[in-house]
Amino acid sequence: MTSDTSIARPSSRTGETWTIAQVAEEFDVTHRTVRHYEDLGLISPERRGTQRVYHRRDRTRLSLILRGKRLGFPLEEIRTIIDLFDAPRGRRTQLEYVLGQIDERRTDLEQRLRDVQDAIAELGEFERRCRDDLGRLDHV
Amino acid sequence: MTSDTSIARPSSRTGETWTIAQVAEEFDVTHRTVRHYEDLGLISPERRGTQRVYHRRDRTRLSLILRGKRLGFPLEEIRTIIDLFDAPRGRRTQLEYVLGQIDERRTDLEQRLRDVQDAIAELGEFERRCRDDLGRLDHV
DNA sequence: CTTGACGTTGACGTAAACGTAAAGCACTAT
DNA sequence: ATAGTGCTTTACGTTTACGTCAACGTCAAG
Repeated sequence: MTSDTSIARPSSRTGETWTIAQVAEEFDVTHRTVRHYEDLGLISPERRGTQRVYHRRDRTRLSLILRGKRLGFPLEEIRTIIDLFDAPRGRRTQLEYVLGQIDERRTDLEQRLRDVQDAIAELGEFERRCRDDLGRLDHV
Repeated sequence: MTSDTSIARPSSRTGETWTIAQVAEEFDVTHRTVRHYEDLGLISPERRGTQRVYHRRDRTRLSLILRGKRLGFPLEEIRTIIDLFDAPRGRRTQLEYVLGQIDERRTDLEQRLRDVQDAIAELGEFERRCRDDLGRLDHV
């Protein structure tokens, strides 16, 4: 909208970094939301001076956060989950802990899977009844 | 725990009604939660004098509410959804409205279905990598 | 008739997830 | 030099979904 020619925009200079405005728009959230996630430790963008610089890693995390939200997880729990992906995994104890966590999460997700499937099924059944009613209204 | 013999408990006298304590325990929520749902118009138990009397209908609604919550829907939205099931459906306009709503909900739910499936898949992939790491630690 | 056990209505408190100014820096375009 | 655009922090406000007393009603048992 403003001049967009010939100037070195702070944007794709590096080709792989983004400003807060760019990620906010891309993921359809506000700056405030993005910063809030940072406050809670869900993302930690680089700082160039005072400004935040977002990398691919941050965007990956953001999409994980938003999916987690769509699934109804609280942000704190989302943090522990996506932190899992970046966990050390060096020692055996660590790996076994991580595998345990994975199992917990899967159990949870499978419950949600059933919930969604049930809800969709009920909706389908309900739609059928409505269409029946509609059909009866037609050929009176 | 207290005396449980020979007295007409307020419970299954009618065989099909429940007290707030009973439904609360059955669904593993507090009285406060149940009353909160009533305040928001999600359930509307019968009143016998000042006391609330819950019927099968209320329990059905409660389970729908709790599933909706597990799926991350806000209570207000849950209300409009489950109210849909009890909507009049008499006139054609009503039926078409309801069918439209059903479609909106289904779209939403199908998004969530994809989200859950993706999340489970990613978790599986991640577990595989962890097991690989663990295997490498084994036969050193 | 008093004591529980259970139920009721306020009403204030709280945690989560942001919204919404307010006020100030940094750059650069005119 | 100044205005504009974008980013920053600080901080109080708001909504949702209940938690947590407080204070009182009721009914059967001892």
